Amino acid sequence: MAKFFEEPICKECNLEFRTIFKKLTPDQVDFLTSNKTCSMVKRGTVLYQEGNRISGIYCVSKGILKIYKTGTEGKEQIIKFAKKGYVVGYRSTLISEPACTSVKVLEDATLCYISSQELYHLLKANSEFGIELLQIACKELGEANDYLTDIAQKSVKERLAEILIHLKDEFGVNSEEIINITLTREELANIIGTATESVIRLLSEFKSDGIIELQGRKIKLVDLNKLKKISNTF
Amino acid sequence: MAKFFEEPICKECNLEFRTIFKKLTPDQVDFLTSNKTCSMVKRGTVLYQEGNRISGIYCVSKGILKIYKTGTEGKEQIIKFAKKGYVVGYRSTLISEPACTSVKVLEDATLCYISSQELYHLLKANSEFGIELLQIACKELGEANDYLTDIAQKSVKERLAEILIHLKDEFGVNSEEIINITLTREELANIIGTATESVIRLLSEFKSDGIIELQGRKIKLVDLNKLKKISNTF
DNA sequence: CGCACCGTTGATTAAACTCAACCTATGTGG
DNA sequence: CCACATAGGTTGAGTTTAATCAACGGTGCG
Repeated sequence: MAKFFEEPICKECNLEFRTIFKKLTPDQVDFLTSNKTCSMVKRGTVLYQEGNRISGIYCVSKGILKIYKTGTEGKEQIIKFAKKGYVVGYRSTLISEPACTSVKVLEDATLCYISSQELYHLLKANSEFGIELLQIACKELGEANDYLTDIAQKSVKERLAEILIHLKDEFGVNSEEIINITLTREELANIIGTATESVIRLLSEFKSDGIIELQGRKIKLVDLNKLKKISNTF
Repeated sequence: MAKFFEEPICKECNLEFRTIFKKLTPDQVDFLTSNKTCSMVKRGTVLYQEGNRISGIYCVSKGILKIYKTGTEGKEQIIKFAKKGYVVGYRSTLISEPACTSVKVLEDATLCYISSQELYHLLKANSEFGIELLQIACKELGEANDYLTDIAQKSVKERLAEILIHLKDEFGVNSEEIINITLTREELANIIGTATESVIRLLSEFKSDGIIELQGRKIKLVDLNKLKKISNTF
């Protein structure tokens, strides 16, 4: 079956997003381009679920993915989001374990799949690539530790303020200062580990304090300084 | 100054603990042995603190280290412990950032220091070693995510039960079923992210329910099944 | 001895969860 | 086209969990 979209060319992704593949030689990038499998995936698609065996990594060329775990009582805990230039699935692939998270498409995405074999081929051939991936993993580990400390020690209000700032930093704002990602109230709650109702109450509190404006799921940041003060981040 | 203790030999550590260095060639292990710096560190010593620049990794040959972050209000959040065979500091060393955690010696330790230069030398020379380290980082990342979900979703009681099981699994128990690590009540609280008083109350609840026995800081696990049931882990 | 640190207990308070009801938008099948 | 179902959003009331505050006892140490 013919593919009705432009397949991303690794070399271009590499130049544009400075991906994890930036230390590969031109030959290795070509190897990647000719061995990957690309696909467009619609919002709502579940790429894989906790417990699934996956044997490769997904490189995000377009769109947004939600990476989450399912806790006791089936409550979703959002771990992070992945946008263009990010890669998911490397953890389970590298340690040959079932996935410990599920991945769902939040915004229509273009993804490239690189199989375990190809990944190992490159890792063995190019130690700089391994170091690059190692650095990504270390960065994520540091973020996970920060996040852990926040959830363990900060109030829901502090965490919500912090997450709004974080979403702004990661996805940016449009010309009207509206954060470039739309999440349900429930998803916001599942990031900071609280109840949906708590998020709703706090958002309207922020709104009446003139810190944010709300239009459905769109969140406009009006007073970033107040938000930073509330979040207690220095 | 002469050293009054037996310096660990990397080859032996490697054989005994199956360390991250197990994929090195014999020559590379010799390189390591002759380039590392060893030291004995007493309980209470702070190896490095959050924000410090470190430029090398510490390999634990003996003893226990506590790795923690300092949250707002100065409250300590324990991230993990490191025992023999474990390595700390690789995160900051590899991404050339100030340490994001502090490390304190909980039980008199023997540590080997490997500088950033030597680490990179090995990483570049042996891609298998990089993959090994990558796997360690990925494993830790998975644990951090599990932990995050627990703290976000479970009650203090569930978390305390879970942590007792985890400490047993990691450090084992002696002939009297007493967990092989002694922590203050405050440290237990700083693992699970709660107040010291809450830990004390729950421990005595577990005790009166016949689940554990307490002798000062020694914790004896009497009914592991009940504990598992409370912790809600499957 | 007096100080510091840890552990314990009780009383009170505050934060956040749960439950319930209701509203709106959107989409679906008859 | 309407009736209905579904999902998300909102608000209020009541409850629960866990934090905070305060007091006090034990232990070890300079």
